[in-house]
Amino acid sequence: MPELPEVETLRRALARELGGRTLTALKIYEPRLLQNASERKLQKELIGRRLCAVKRRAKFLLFDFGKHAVILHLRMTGWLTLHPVENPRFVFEFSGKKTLSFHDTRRLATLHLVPSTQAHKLPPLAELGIEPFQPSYTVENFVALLQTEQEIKRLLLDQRKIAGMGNIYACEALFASTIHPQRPAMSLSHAEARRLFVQIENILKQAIAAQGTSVKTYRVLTGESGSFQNFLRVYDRAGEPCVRCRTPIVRITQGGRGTYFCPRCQR
DNA sequence: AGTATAACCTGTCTGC
DNA sequence: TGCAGACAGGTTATAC
Repeated sequence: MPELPEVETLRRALARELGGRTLTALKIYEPRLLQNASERKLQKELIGRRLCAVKRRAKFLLFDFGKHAVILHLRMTGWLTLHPVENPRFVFEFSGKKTLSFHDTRRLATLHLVPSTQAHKLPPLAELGIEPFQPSYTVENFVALLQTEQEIKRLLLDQRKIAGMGNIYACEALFASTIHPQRPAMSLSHAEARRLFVQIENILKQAIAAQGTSVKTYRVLTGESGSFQNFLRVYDRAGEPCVRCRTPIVRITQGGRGTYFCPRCQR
């Protein structure tokens, strides 16, 4: 479900609503969620601890409880809310009567417990690549990643290379840059690479400002929809006329994922 | 090494 | 109406 803008939107709301509060209870209802720690271990290490920060790395949310941190990935259908939900996968209770519930229809989400100071060098964060809005995201580093025959769209989805983008924003960034998604990455000129580099941050920034894209299940913490779905120009628009040239948008499959693009604008 | 496919899950939509 | 099949915002194990 969520890509970088959706996770960042949630992070900001979580930091505002729960930052500084103490965890008073914790219950796991979906054991499959847990990757490296039992419910008992989580309760032992976290209950009574203060949530000192809510951070984000790519599409991962990191709840920093000081000594330990919980790392959550929402995958396709995970969503967090301060309202009660049916069949929650976990519930965290905080001081001040704040209850955080997690729902996940497809049960694909993951949760890790890690020592806070080691988080960035342990799974699941260890292998992540450069990330938009971070100091490592420079045009030089970006261009260096393109020295491969791999299709550019597929490269954009490879979290070990560029972390945080998903299917929607990869399609939108390529459209904004007028680059064909099947181009070998190394075939991009320096000007094209620079254009894509800039448009990735541009699109993500706009999407964060719009509180993310609600296509199906994603909602902000309050339960409301994001609004960037109103600004998508190619994603999920197969057959509709391109906003620039009126040519019908085409859908193809790359690596098992749908890719949407304008066959005339994107070369 | 890099890449393609299947697998993990469940809900929804489309076409016959 | 029923049902099979495709598809969904993501990652990862396995098979070439």
